[in-house]
Amino acid sequence: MAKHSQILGEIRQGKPLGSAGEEALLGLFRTSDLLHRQVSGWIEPHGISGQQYNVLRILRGAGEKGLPTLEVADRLVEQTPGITRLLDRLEKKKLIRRQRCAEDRRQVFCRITPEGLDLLGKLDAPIREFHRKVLKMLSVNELRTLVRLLDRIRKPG
Amino acid sequence: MAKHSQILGEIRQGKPLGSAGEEALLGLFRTSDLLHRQVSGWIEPHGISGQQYNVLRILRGAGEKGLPTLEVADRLVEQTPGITRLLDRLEKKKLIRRQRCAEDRRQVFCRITPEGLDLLGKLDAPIREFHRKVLKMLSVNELRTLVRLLDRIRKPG
DNA sequence: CTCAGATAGTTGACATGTCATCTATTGTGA
DNA sequence: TCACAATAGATGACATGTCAACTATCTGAG
Repeated sequence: MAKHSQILGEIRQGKPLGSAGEEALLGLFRTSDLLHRQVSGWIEPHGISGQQYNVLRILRGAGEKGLPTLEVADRLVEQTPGITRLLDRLEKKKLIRRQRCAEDRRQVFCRITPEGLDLLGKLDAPIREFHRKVLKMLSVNELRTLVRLLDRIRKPG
Repeated sequence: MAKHSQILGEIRQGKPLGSAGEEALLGLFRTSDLLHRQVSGWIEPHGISGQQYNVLRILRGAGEKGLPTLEVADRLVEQTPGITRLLDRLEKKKLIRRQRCAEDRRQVFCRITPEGLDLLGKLDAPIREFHRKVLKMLSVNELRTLVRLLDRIRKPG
């Protein structure tokens, strides 16, 4: 998990932030970073990175047939090149399997293995509990407000 | 700039998200990722990455004396190892300069160069404009609400 | 049928986040 | 003063994001 802490390092420099928008942008990045690190820190001791965990969840949701590589990338909001190597590592750990598709030999289908399902199964309950705790300082109504505002940012109009 | 898109790839899998907290967490990560990409995409064509831009802003704010390496890291919310290489690249581009401190030879002070100030100067106005546009779908009151909720997440209690 | 363009992935190269480990200094208590 | 902990950074190694360029297949127009 890496990439955050974006733009505007002027905290502690005494300058008042120019606009409410800049302040919100900075707060958004800082908050996302912080939670990111917390979630990653929780998952990684179990032997997989956060992104790897996400891929396994996606493949578990996809069932028997599995999914072609780029479908996985789409659902992760990941760029193409990254996904290949991410899947490489999961395959090396035997948590997924890949197989070229017979009908369209350009595609490669990815499926989760029984080992992968085992690992996810062990993490399900504690992860839910962890997610509950991470944002427990906000009420349900506040969470809904937050979700609504974030949605509007992503889908203006 | 890398690291986002965390946890919960279950979009499009039909499962309703378990709790408001999980939905907020996912929304936060997705929104931060999206804005991150937009901001990075805007800055990078100017020859520096988003993190490099942040470092330059910090060093401009620090003035003549500059700052020791780890001070820069602190303000960036960056881990130590990353900052060394980030500064290496900025130094290679001649946008900053580093000098070992005479009083405490463990420290290395970093200062922005005139070239660095030039570059920042050219970006100041357009960046402000860009920041204004990025979040213009929310009213000032909504931005304030957002900032307040995000602050509470980072500083519970 | 055949070739140009679209698709699905992969590979190379580089920036960055992160951990563990290592070096150089400084500061301190016995 | 001397051994040892604490500090400030640097390095090595690996995961990941991202762009550009490349390979292998498919597909549709002529």
